Amino acid sequence: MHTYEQILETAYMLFARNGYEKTSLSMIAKEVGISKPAIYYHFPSKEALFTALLDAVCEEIRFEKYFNPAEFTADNFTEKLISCGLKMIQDQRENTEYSLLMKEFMIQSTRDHQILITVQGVIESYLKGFENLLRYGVSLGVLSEEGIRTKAEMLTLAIDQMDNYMTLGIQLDYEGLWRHLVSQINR
Amino acid sequence: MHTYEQILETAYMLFARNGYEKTSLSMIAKEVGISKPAIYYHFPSKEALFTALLDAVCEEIRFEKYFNPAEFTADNFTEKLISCGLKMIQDQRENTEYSLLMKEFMIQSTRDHQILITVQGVIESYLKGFENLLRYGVSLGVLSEEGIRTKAEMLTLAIDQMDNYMTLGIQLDYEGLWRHLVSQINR
DNA sequence: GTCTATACAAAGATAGAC
DNA sequence: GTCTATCTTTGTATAGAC
Repeated sequence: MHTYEQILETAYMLFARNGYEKTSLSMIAKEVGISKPAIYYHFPSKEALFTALLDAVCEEIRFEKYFNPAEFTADNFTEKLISCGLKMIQDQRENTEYSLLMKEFMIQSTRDHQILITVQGVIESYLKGFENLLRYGVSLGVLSEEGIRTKAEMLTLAIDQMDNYMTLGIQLDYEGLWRHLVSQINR
Repeated sequence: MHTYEQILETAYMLFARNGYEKTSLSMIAKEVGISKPAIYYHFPSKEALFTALLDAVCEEIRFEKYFNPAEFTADNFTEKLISCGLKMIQDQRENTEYSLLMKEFMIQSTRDHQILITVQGVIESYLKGFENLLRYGVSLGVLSEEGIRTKAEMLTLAIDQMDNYMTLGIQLDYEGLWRHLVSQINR
């Protein structure tokens, strides 16, 4: 593996565990096994390293990676919506570092406009993604046309906050919550 | 106003705007109009100042401040639940600094165990608060007994995440979402 | 392409004067 | 109760050698 990728992966881990501010370039360099100034050969600044990481993560969690419309049919619609959500919840539970890093991006977005735009984009893509998926469900005849947008907002809101709560160590019946939520969509 | 309170209020503002790490004691001292070491007379450390702030904020946002069970009757139950939630959403929209500071606590909670316990406590109190309130609704005969806990989890999740999204500048029909959610509770 | 040496700024904190 | 002076550490970043 090249140094560039090693830096990215190490930064991913350390930013997630310690946060952006509390992770220094020295720490990253030490972990990778290079000198601190060597990082500046690959990235112009700490901030640039951080945003490079943001872009990589955003690519990882695109809506279609979890909810692929092609897999949804009239017969399996509700069950598919439930199982895809459960898969996502499961992934988030196992991959704590991703969740922590995403939180870090959220925090930094209140101070950095470029990061804000990117983070907003991720959420908007989920809102649009759910909305399109539900409309597809309507066209399949398995959902009523009423309040599609509201339902999409609800699903986005919920799956996002469940991740936050899991990271915080709040013990909830997340699977049950998601099941309940989806079943309310198409009553 | 005493210096102690002035430090707290200034720290409140600066921690909210710049975040914990990016707010230095020098900045706080300058804003208050005292010297940096003078802060150490009132607070043993930066961290202690931060947790003192956390305790103050937690007191501010207790569940009962927004959802006072004494105000709920059989006649007004659903409407009261909606209006109390709307009031809370409105407060959060107007008081951005509180929301930002709360986010800061969330982030720090992943690194500081004492903060984690406190933050978890706030969320647990909302979970318990909604649960008790809904059970009260059952005893009044306006709600069915089914899935009370799940419904309480849903309300907590939603009102919390709506705050996050508002801070992020995501444009949603928050009032409509809350109305929809509450109306689904007691069908 | 990567490292050594170093610059420069700023942080949190302490001792002791007033 | 507040300040001056200072310590110690650590951060990001640059210049230039190899």
